[in-house]
Amino acid sequence: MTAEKDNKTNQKRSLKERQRAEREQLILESANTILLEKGYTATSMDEIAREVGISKGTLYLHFSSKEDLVLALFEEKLSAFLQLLDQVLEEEPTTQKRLERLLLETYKEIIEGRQMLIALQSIGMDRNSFRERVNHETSAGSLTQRITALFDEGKQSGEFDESIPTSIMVSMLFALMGMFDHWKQSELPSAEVLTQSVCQLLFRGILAQ
Amino acid sequence: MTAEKDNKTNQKRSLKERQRAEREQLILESANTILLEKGYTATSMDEIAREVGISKGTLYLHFSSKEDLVLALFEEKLSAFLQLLDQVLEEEPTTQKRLERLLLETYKEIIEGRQMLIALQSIGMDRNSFRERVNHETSAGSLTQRITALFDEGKQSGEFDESIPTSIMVSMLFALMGMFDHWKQSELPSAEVLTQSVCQLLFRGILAQ
Amino acid sequence: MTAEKDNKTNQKRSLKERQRAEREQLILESANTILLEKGYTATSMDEIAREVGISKGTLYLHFSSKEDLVLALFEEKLSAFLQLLDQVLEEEPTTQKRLERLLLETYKEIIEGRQMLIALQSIGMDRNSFRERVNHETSAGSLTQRITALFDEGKQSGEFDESIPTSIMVSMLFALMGMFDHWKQSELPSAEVLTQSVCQLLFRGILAQ
Amino acid sequence: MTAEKDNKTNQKRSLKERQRAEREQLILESANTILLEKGYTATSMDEIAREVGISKGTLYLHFSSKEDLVLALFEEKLSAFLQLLDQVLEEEPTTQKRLERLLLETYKEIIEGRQMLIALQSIGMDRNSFRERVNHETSAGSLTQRITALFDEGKQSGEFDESIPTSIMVSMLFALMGMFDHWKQSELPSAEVLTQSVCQLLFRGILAQ
DNA sequence: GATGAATGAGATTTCATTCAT
DNA sequence: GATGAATGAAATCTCATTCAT
Repeated sequence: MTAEKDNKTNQKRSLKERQRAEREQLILESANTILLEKGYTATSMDEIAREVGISKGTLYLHFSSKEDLVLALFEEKLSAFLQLLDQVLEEEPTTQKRLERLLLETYKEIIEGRQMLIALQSIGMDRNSFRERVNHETSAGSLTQRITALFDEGKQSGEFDESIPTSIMVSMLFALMGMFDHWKQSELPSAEVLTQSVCQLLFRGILAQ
Repeated sequence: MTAEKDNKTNQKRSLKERQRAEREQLILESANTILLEKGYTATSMDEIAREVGISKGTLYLHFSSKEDLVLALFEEKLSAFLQLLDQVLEEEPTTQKRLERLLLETYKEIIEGRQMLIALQSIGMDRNSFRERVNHETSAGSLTQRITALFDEGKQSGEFDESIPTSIMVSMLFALMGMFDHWKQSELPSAEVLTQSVCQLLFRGILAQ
Repeated sequence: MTAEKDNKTNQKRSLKERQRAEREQLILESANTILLEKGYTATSMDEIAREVGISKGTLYLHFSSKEDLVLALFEEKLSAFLQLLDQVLEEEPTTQKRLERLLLETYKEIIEGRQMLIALQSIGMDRNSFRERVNHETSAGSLTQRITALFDEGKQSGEFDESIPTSIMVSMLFALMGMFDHWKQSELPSAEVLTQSVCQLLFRGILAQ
Repeated sequence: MTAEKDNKTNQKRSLKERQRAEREQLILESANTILLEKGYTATSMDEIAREVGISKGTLYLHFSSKEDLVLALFEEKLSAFLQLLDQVLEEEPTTQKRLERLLLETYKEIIEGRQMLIALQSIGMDRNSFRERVNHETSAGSLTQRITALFDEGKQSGEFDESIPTSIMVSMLFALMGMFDHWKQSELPSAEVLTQSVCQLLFRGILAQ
């Protein structure tokens, strides 16, 4: 009987936990949308709660501060990107192809509005303390490391020019992933065109051949 | 006697005007520093005033709102960049060289901390209304036009690859100018290295030859 | 069980709503007092909050701006007056008697310090925009219409002199209702004396018979 | 020589004093206009100075505070009204005629926009301290006394009904002088019609004969 | 005397966070 | 667990008044 009860309790708990996770997901999605539209400070906890359909108090049961909430969103986006990276590494044979796929998927997400961590850099959070927390408490460092590794491999395999410092390559890649930022929604080119252009830049430069 | 007096009056006025301009400059510089460090919302008018060493009221004598102050800062940086562009066009013969110089000067300024309009894009202002004001009330549009023209000329002269849309080229350039943004101060490479790397990317891509 | 719970929930909600309404009432009363004493601009939200015993933030939970608060106060007083008008129309047979009752009740309220909408006209709000809002968003227009109708009836029934324009009659009535405004508290005559004097003026003039 | 010089000095001084008085007059007129349009608090010293065409500093050479300025304006209007009263007493034989003239002249001024002290009661100053100062430092008390005397004479001569307290008569008169306050500019009746209607009220009441 | 730049107290309003129910 | 009323710190902005020139 005790076992049975425990079982039930476990099921209940896991049910509750699942519900909890689902709601947390819902919160993050709503926050994502509003944050990208309005920026960090113009987004109020009130508005997020309203969008999700819960009370402000409940929001604080899930995230203990606004900063924490945004940090969790970052983390989620980062881990999704890391997963994408895993998949790409598995499915694409060369570093070139891998970069191309990464760019393509990234642009797609951005254009579809599911947007991405890159964009989050432009939501305008208070820089100092937050930057630190991103580095220490999220996978951001891990992402940088793996992208760095990607380029290093490219260099070792002879694909990439060794005279460009890897750290600069990484930065260039991130910068190019976030470049859409200056476009109006209506003028956005397609993800494919963007990817093609950027890859052409990356692999041949913009000079006429 | 009247002439003499007028003269004095004029001198006085121009003295006052000079002082006024100097103080305005001082305000903009302080604002620049704090804004880049903290972002738009985390920067309070109080703090700017304190930094400049004046009272809040005096701040509002020079700029009638926080937004106006930042807009003025934008404008100042924009016109400085446009001046740089003029100079570069005059002094450098080819589009390639011109881009190189633009990048070099930009990186220099950024690294020296006098920082630049590019960085201002990342201070995180409430997006909608402000973006509009930047476009209507500053030289931002003019800058975009002239950079666009630069690339178009490059294409026409046969220097640049015509298959990449000019608008994407422009965005790539701005993105690459702002890429430092993700570095810690201590890890910043020199402006020369940065420029060289970015130019290599721009003109030959990152592939090994 | 559900029904029971619903019941409880409803009770709770209605309790909260009652509390909310009570507090709103409390705010309006405090505001009324201070406004009449100091005028619109000299009355700060701080002071109203302090008087009610709540925080400034809470004030804004009930009224989204100072102007809105005062508008709500206006509306409350207006609707109370309209109610009084209904009652008077029902209870008094002639227009003369009706006017007399209206004046009497009004003076009573004023003297008792529960004061009235008439007085509110003298709290000195910024004239233009506010006057507009009063006309569009409160029952002020309705009140004027009904008083106008009262005098028109009086004319049609042969009670009142048709040579005086109704609009002027209405203004005279309002003016006479608000005339106490210039007295010190200590010198105020009784409501009955006031009413009798004003009625004598209204119905016979001040000339000796 | 000394006498001559003194003479000159005197002339100069009186010239200066005349200029000073003229400017003071100018200030009061501008203040009058703006105050009636915007109310006390919404009228800034800046705006008055701008309207007059002098600097704020100069304003303070004439009036040592905003309150003092308004008090001076009150006093000016009051003494003008007292002068009018003198003239009317001289020119009109009966109390009735005198009241009629007072009303007519008052309405004229109001409608012509030169407006009057009565209107000033509605500019919404902080009530307590200011009311006191008006009573102690201006001729307001004197005005009340003389109007009181006017009605008392009317009573003694048998013209007015003795059963209405004089103080109430005075208040009614002031109230009726200020009643236009609730009209839109466009709907204002002529001074003559207003006067006639109000006199009819005063002397016969509004009942049909 | 005249000026207007400078001040600083104070006003309205917003919002992350807490906590009693 | 969920709620949302309450808080209070902080932000932007205004303006009467002063004072060095």
